[in-house]
Amino acid sequence: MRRIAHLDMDAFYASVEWLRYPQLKGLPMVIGGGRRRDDELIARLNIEQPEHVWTADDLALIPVDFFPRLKDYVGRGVITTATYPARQFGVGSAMGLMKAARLCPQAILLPVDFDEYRRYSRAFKDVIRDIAPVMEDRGVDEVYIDFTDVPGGEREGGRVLARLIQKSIFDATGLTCSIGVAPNKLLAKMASEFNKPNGISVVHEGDLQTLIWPLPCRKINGIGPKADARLQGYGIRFIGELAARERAWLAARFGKSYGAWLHDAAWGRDDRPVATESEPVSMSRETTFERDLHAVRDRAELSAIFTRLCQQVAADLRRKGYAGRTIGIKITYDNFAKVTRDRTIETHTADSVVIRRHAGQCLKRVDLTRAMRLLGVRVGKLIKTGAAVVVPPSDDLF
DNA sequence: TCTGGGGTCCTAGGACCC
DNA sequence: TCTGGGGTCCTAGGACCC
Repeated sequence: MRRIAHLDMDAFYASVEWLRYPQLKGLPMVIGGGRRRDDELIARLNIEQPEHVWTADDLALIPVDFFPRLKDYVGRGVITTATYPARQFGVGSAMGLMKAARLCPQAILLPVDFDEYRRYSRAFKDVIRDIAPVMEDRGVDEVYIDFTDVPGGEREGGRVLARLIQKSIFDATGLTCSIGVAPNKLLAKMASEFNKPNGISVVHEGDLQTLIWPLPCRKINGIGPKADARLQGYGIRFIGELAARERAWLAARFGKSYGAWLHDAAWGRDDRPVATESEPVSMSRETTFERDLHAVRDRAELSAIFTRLCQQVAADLRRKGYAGRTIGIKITYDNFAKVTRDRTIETHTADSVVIRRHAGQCLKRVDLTRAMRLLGVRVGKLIKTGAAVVVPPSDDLF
């Protein structure tokens, strides 16, 4: 029988920040918005507190009062992470920073530092792969691990190996994680939430009724807000209630494929393998403007942004060694309506000029009388072009 | 002054071919 | 002339996830 683990880093972004700024632990804190540079903080400190020479080694000594607060934020960013003391005020993930500032103006605001999070992400994944090589990357702070063929992976249902991984990650990075071990990915994912933070949960097939069925349907990875609302419309709130419905009844209402999947999920059935490798399907770049832009009135500004997006996506493709032949755009209008247009061309490309030309044709097929808040460029139907190319920042300008 | 950015997968209709 | 499958590709939109 398979033993699959799901590992979830605890409060990953905030925890990485606390490694640098331990003085912020326990305070209401929000991560979101633009880029921060530690050297800018240091430079400001040296101006405002010239009696001491501040260096990059002094990050842990920066006075708490010196950090930016939510109330000083101006812009259209959203919250990526809110710490527990901040959540007490009602702020949470995906909330606009301006709205959050009204709820908790004194919260510390740290802009996201993806480069740093990626560094720690690589570090903890390297630790895992050294111990259990069959690992599936599920984003910056999550992985699935197949324990089945790891020596000792069965001991105590996987708990022993999970403990070893937890300890090794903490020793290497100073970060904690929560792990769920179960017969498959679906159950392991739910199990990893049972005992947070720094916990381990082991779920066996026989635990379905006692541990899984009492949970709300929304806890199943793959049931989102829309499906959950529809289920609730039928009086189905808990996984046990979902399991009680006939497969055919679900298929008739949710479609043959999704209906059958809902039934399987409620019964804890999932045979997806742990995929160690995957090829990208598409690459894209998008940006939300600081203010809504109009195709005619803001033509020059929009055009420059459009060109930059095409250059960025072309650079991404070449850096990673891919080319694509479906080129498309995405627009979000000021009223939040979204449209996409794309076209497929004869030959694969990673050339910003070609991308810009075809994306430009796509733009002509949408309503440009409405003001826009977001513009995106996407390249799909990718093939590998071979070795990844080092793209200097100035490349692809023309 | 609510609502980011980067992905995957599925569905459904139409074109086109055999 | 009418009718009918099956299969693939393309396009647009939407749900969902991290």
